[in-house]
Order: sequence, then structure tokens, then C-alpha cells
Amino acid sequence: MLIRLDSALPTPLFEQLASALRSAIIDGRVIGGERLPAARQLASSLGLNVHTVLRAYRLLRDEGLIELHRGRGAVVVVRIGGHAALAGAIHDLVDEAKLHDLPEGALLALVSAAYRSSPSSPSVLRTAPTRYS
Amino acid sequence: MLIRLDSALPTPLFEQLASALRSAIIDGRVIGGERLPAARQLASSLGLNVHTVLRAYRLLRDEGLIELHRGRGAVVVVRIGGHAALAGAIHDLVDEAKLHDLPEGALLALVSAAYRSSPSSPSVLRTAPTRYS
DNA sequence: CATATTGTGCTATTCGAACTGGAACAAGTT
DNA sequence: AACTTGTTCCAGTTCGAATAGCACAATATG
Repeated sequence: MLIRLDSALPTPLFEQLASALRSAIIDGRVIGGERLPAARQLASSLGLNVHTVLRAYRLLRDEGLIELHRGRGAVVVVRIGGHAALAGAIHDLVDEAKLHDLPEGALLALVSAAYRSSPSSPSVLRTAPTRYS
Repeated sequence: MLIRLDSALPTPLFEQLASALRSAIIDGRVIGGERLPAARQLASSLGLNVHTVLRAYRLLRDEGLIELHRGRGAVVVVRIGGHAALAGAIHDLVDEAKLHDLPEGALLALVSAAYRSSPSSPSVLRTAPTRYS
């Protein structure tokens, strides 16, 4: 597993790290049950602070992709059937978006909006209902 | 068009506004050639600063969804064939993600990573190549 | 049992970016 | 000419990321 991090990018380091690991898990390059390196070890390998690595690990744990145990480290969760369908759907969407010359940010925002369409709550209402055009 | 904004959310106001307009365009609820309300007018309607609205407009312009002209306002770009296929691909992906109980942030990060897989550049290399288990 | 390993929790600090806001300006419309 | 509308420059303030150190708890290992 090759991990490239760039502190100059706007994306936080812990997010870059989590993203690399996440993609590896979804793509099946890391098998369920496999153990990730210890946080302190990975931190010194990448020249990062332990907290940064642990934050990435905690993020992946909250997403249900890995498990964290004291003394045991981080272990990839075993998923039945894997994530092939998900990976395929992602690929299809990206292809379609590039056909439309849609930038990354716009695509992400659209996916985000669609994700929240179903169950989420708008919570606080800042403005009164408005109509235009 | 009903627009709900919430300054308490972590998402910036200009992004919330852009997101609402973007979804409306992609979903076809706003037709190509149609004119969006003037920035100052929309700002006072929503209780926002003009900059916030204009930043949302500028964002949509950079994404190729609208055009901005002084004295004329913001006009939705006319797209041949519309965005039906794109909207469908987004819907499919979100469904698949929810089947896997994948949180929104994780989904967005995966899409982002897939988007950059093809042409992007890793630029600066912060760490030496590393291997783990 | 004793020791080392590994994640958890807490507090604090520094740094930079991002968001919001005000005012003047430029280009187009009427 | 007057008005409308987006553009630009500048400033203030808030917020999060990253780092750091330390003590603690649970697990593994000998």
C-alpha cells in the first residue's frame, strides 16, 4: 500500500490518509480481517503526529470500515459480498459527470444533496419560504 | 423554488445556496435560459449579504451551470439533452451507499478519490513510499 | 504475573484559511 | 442620464487543522 500525503493540499492530512485507506478497503486491496499498522508506527513512517493518524483511524471506525482495540490495533471489518457494486456505481457516476464537464466540487455537492434528500432534518429554518422567477 | 438555509450547519451559507440552485438545475426544476433573481434582491429575501449570494452565483458560473452579466443578472445555461442520466447515476449510487450503511462523508470521499484517479497530479510527495501488512 | 504495546482522553497552543461584511467601481440595461 | 447588476479590493473575525505532551485503560505477550 502506497500512501502519498501532501500538506500543501487544502484537504486535511487526516482526511487524505483516511481517504487512501478507505479506497483501499472498498476496492478490495485490503482484505477484511487484515490489520493496519499501529498508529505510532504509521505516524513515524509518514512523518505525522500520532493524533493525526488516530483521527483517520477513528474516522474509518465511525464509518464502520475498521475496528479499533487497545493492544490489538486497527482491523478491517469483514463485509459479506464485498463492495464491488458500490465501487461500480461510483465509477459509473464519475464517468457520467466527466461527460458533462462537471467539476469535482459540483459533483460532490450533488451527491451530498441527494444523500440528504431522504431521511435528514433541515433543523433550524433561517429564512421564510421564498419564491423566485 | 423553496430555499432553506441554516447558518448553524457546518456547511457555508454560500455553499448551501449554491447547492440548492445546482440541484434545481440538474433536476430540471429550473429551465435553461431562465433568469435567477438579482443578487441583492435574493440576498435581502434570504437575509444574507450580497457577497454570499454572489459567491454562490460565481461558483455555479465556474461550474458552467449559469452565466453572469452585469446589468443582466444570472441566467441558466441551456444544456442539450438535460442532465437526466447524471441525476439517475447519482440516485443509484446513493441507494447503493445506504445499503452498505455508508455515511455521507465516506461516500463523498470515495467519489472524490475516484474523480481524481484519472488525470490528476499528486504534486508534492510528503512521505517516502511505505508498505504495510 | 509482569511488561510492553496500543488505543483513549484531555488540555493547550499555533497557524492559516475560510466566511462574512462594507464600500467603491465598471459594465450593461432602460 | 439614471438605474441595475455584477466585480473588485480590503478588513475583521471566527473556526478548524495540526501538533504536542501527558496520563490512563485494556489487551497482548513473555
